[in-house]
Amino acid sequence: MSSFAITLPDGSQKSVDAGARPLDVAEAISPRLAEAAIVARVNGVLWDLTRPFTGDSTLELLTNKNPEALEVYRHSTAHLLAAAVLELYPETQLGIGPPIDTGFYYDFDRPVPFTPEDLEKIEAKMWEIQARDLPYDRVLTRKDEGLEKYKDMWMKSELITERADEVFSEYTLGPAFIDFCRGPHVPSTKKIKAFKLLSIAGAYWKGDEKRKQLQRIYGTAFFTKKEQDEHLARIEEAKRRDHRKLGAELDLFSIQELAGPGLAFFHPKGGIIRKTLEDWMREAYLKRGYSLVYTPHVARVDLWKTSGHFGFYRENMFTVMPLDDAEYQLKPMNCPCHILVYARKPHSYRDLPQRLGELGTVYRYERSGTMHGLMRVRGFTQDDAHIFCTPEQVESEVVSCLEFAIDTLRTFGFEKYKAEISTWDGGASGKYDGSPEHWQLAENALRRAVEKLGIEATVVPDEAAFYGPKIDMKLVDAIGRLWQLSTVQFDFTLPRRFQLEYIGEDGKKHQPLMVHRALFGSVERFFGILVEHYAGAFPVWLSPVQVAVMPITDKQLDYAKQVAKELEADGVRVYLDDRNEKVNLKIRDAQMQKIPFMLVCGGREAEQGTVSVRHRKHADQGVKPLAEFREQIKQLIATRANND
RNA sequence: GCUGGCGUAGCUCAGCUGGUAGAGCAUCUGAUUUGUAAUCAGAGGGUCGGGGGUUCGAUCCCCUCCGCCAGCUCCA
Repeated sequence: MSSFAITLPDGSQKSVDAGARPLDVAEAISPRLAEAAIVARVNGVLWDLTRPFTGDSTLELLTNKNPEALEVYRHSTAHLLAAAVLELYPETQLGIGPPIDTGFYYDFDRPVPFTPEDLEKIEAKMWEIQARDLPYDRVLTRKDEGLEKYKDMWMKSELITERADEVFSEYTLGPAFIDFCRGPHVPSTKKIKAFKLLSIAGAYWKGDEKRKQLQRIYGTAFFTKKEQDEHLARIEEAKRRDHRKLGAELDLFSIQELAGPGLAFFHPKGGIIRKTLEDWMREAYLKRGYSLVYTPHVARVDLWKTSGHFGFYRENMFTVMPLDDAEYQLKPMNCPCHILVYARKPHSYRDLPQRLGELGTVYRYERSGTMHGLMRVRGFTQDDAHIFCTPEQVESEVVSCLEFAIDTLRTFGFEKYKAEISTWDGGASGKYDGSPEHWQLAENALRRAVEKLGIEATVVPDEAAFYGPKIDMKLVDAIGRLWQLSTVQFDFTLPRRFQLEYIGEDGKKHQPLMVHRALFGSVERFFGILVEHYAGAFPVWLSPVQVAVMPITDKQLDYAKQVAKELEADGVRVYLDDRNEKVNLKIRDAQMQKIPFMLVCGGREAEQGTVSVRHRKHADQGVKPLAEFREQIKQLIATRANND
């Protein structure tokens, strides 16, 4: 009988009989390892623990510490879901069931829609199957046999036709269930310890909206109940912070049915926050050598034809408005308008770079089901700027854009972020515009800029916009979610379409390079992200009401008014709660409005010229002289402190 | 746009199998003058998302439109 040499990650070797499996090696090392192992990596390939070696091999045993093992585990849970659905509803056809970031899903085709009650039944059935301790067995099938076997299952036969090799693998789960699948899987259902079905949704077959819509069941799965509970708690926390919920509770903004979906109304409290954001941004523009411009919300269709948007962006634009002289259209982007400002007169290389910035409101037609609070709207304001420069200036412009972006993130309390550089395909496909020299220049500038600033960046090939490469900044918020925010993009197309030029040192005409950049992305979306990031408890400088002054009785009303007046004189936003109510209620209301400071003014305070300070998070801070509190809050506002 | 769910007072929600609506909070009025997360009492407030249909009669059943929610697709 022949034997194979198995090399472990530490370099040690074991000799096993032919027919041995990774699980056998694990058991030989220690029963605990065998228990903890989820899947193996054999010769660099993920491999079932119960699949025999085929020769001398390297072996790595992946346990619940490994993210790839978690994917396998979730994939196996998806099979468990499919098996449960087939036991309960045998008429169901199976689509695909992959693992995802937070769990797994499985797509089903079934004439009758699943209901939430079905979900409970299915989950119970999954536990029932789990308890049977069924093995996930790998079975090999010839393609022609497979096509015959699955001929009544349209999605599986389509997949086998497209993807299967002449001999392909299937995985069983007990006597009744078998599924075309590359694997690998956990050895048995008993390995699966924690999962929960979460929701049902429609999803197109192969993500193509022209294909049939299936029913997708989403679930989550973790190695332990504890990890799963933490994940579910994070989901709850995200719901608690939802900007739509907080936006209503804190009276920040609304979407009005009479006006239409995707159109945001900022209320007085949201308005002051928005103004503070915008003022900060405009000042930053000026400090960093940008000019501020203002451009119209509508323009003749001719402009959009020249820019090309009328062609390739039309389905996202509001329909044309015929007027007496011409047809007009709402602007979906600011670029062409800034270009017109640049092109108003000839430029010398000495004038460059020209940095034209605007908080420009644009309107885009979004399909009806796609709007989401402030995150996805039909009318929004971009902090948009276009930099027109020479090739020599490109790199330093990109560097200063990124510095600006990082400053923006830090100011608003985001300490963690990542960068992503999207490049072209080298010109192979012809789908990208611009010369290879341009692409090389721009991509190098992006690479060198992140290097220079020491930013962690990943390069994603063939993901650029057709008009130029870009770099996106993604931030990590207070509960670990990733948001795409700032973007710095090259545009090789528009300068050409508008025949932009500058006169170089050589006295000849040259085409300037154009960098498009937005840091908030959209003011509305950024506002929404901030609400969720801070959970509505904005830092003092952004809080719509910074201090609530609350007299205990009418007797202290005059003193409270005096306190409010002095704070207002310092530029502090104050709410004087002169209602005929108990302090308890005033505090409760102020807490729920997340007002950073509450100043209780009773008889003692009035007499001594002090205030009793309560902080929304740290509760009672004791009594201090009003002058001291004024200094404290002035400081917090002036430094835009993120911690009160 | 698609699939599924939902739409009752400003907000959160009750309303049994069809018999023209109710609570708490909020609002207003009055009483109370109060020390760190809800003082008490009274009053006002709804063409039950819009339109159409079935019915003696519709918040409830059917159709249709609008909007919202979860996804899909798309995206700042």
